[in-house]
Amino acid sequence: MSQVAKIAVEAAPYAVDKPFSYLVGDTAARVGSRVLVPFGRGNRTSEGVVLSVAEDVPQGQLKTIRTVLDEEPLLGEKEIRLALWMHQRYFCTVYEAVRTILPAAVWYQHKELWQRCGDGLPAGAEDEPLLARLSAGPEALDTLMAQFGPGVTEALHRLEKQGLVRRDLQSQRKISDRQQTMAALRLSPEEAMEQVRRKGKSGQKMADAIAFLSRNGATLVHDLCYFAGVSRQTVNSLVKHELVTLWQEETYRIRPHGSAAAAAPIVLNDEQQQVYDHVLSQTGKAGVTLLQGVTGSGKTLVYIRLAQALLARGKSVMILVPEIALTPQMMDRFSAYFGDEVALLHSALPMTERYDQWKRIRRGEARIVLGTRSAVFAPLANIGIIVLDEEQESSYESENAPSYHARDVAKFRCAQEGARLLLGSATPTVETAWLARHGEYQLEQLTRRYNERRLPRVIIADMRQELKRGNVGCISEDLRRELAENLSRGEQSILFLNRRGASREVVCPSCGYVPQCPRCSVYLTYHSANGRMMCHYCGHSEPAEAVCPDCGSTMKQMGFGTQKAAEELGQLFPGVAVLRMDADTVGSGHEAILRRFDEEKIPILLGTQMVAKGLDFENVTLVGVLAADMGLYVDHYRAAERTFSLLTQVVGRAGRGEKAGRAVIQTFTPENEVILSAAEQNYDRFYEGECRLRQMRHEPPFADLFRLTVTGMDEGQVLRAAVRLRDSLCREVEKPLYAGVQVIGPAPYPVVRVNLRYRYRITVAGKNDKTLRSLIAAYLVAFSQQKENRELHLFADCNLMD
DNA sequence: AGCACGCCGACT
DNA sequence: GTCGGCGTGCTC
Repeated sequence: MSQVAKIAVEAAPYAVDKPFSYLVGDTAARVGSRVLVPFGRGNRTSEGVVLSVAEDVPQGQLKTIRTVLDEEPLLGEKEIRLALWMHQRYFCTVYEAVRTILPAAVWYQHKELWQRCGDGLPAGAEDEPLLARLSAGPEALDTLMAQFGPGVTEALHRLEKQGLVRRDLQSQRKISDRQQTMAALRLSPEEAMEQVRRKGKSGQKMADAIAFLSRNGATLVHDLCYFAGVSRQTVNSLVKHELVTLWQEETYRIRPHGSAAAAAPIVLNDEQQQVYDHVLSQTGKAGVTLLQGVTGSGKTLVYIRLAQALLARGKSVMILVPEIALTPQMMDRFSAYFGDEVALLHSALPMTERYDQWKRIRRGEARIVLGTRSAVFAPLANIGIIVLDEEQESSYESENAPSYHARDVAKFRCAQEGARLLLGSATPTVETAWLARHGEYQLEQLTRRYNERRLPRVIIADMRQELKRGNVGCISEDLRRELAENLSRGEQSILFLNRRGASREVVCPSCGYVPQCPRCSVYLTYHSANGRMMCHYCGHSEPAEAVCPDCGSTMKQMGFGTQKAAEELGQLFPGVAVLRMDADTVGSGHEAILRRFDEEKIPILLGTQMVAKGLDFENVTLVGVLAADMGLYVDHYRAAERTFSLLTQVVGRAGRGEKAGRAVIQTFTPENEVILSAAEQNYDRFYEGECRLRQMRHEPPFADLFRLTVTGMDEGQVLRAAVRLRDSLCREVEKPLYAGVQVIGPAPYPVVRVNLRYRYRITVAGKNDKTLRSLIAAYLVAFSQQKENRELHLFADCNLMD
């Protein structure tokens, strides 16, 4: 009998991944600690995380854990179960899931160090310079690579065999805990003062420091010097005279955030009060509530009241928002109501601050977490409620693998904790709305807008008629008229251009040449910020050429960007200021642009996606959507949902103040149900129509869509492998076990080549349950084991937002 | 994936 | 006879 640990090993790829057994030996390995273990035939060192430890009779020859990286386990049983769930839900290795759960600050970087050992001579003279270099001291592999070239690995292994060099693994954390020096009196203030007084005049500074310490107790040395007006030397001599003692203490690197304004007590209206009562009575039992509330109905007030109530019951609270930069009001409000109890977590924070917030949460010093997607992994104990605001936002889904969705993770955590998940939205996803209407989720509604404001009057502009009339620009007659009216009244307008699909390509007007990305199957787009042509997929960039490299003609911009729209506005309304807000102009931060718009009362704000969210200006009475169709006729099952949500939000921007608002929606398909429902701000109408279509097309919520992606450098090879995979899957789902499952494809991605790799996808439509997930997982493993797929890669995901 | 083992062709 | 090419198979 000996201690055997099951370990998720980093070096094990997906096809091999499973808990590996290791002897604990004389290490202090504990469940949830990261360790270093020998792995593979070469016994190279790999990181791993201990999933369980048991007293057992070892089966076969087990290797022994080499080192324990975390003396205190980083993961508890709950986090381990979450990682195992993510492993099967997102088709990633257990270790990848663990890495996703942990903040980047605690990830280790492993460096291979080489050093000289023994005093023999190398067999070949060509290794002498390398050996001489190592005699000077241990060196990192990458440094040696840079100096001696890529052949150095081979040479090192040669020398290792001769017993002349030795390799070591150095593990380093990205961020360490900050320690700061503290100071306190060793004697009573009176005794200390008495001793200093004997020094006469020269003891004045020391007396100041003692007075400060006796008033404030233990203090950071930094603060002592600053506030008592003494130098570090003074403190040092106090230490020398044994009057003051110094020690290191851990401190946090957290900047103050939010406004310090005192918070007024919250008064809920009847409707809000009713929702609050309902949700509060639901907390305590696990499950999901959808709070569907029109824009401006005060969802945030309900969240704050719920948080207050749950904190009072000794529970902790998690609030998730799509993008913190767009909801500074939310941040201000929460810190106003909860002060230091709130830990703010989002990706724009410096890594040190994120790490320190994480530690505060772990230690129970912060019981409310307000953050974006990754905050869903915050080590918060005893959760009473998780609120996910704007549930439909695609930013809740991670764009890199494993592409987890914060809503799913939150749901899992709530089930684990017996907590409530509250999904808030004006335009929920169809899946969520369906579950709420079929009794799986509780449904709560807020229907009244703040101050009972009227919805804006919506005008749908038919762009086909504009074309017939010879208007090829992007401003319709309707919009021009409404803009003119606003200008004459001195009211402001916001114009929204959905950039999805809109490009700023550059073309040669005489020979038709368009610069293309050398690594991807897309055209490059022009970025005025750096004057370069850039690829959004791989990041490639090259200088923008003024003349065509083929025929020497002057290159011309095409497409339908904000720049073009701004030019057209300039012609229609000469001398009227237009403020542009898009990826090019936002360099100074959108808050600065929005402040200018508000303070300088610039008549027209023209922007992309970012103007749609959370803007609330009294004087804005007109909103124009320049190309409502863009993004609507895209090959994705969420296209309609995204368009509806976006249009609803944009239209809701008009008339937030006392004055009535208007909205102009420009479209080439004015009869489209999605456009009409959004114009009416009628979610139910959109939902009914969309549900019918989804049911017909076997899309969520009626079926889940698994996507299997094959990638590789050779397009023919990728396609052939995808066809083989499809055929095999088709045969497999014939089995009664998989009744109702459909296999579709292969189809190329809309952008077929990215970063030199071709991408083809196969869709498997069916219910996302254990049976189907196991099937997909088995195919992923089998694919990588077939030698004809050697240079190919296959991965899977389910119901992706984008 | 990453690494060792093993089985063939070009050299001392 | 030996070194090193890459195809094959395993990872507690």
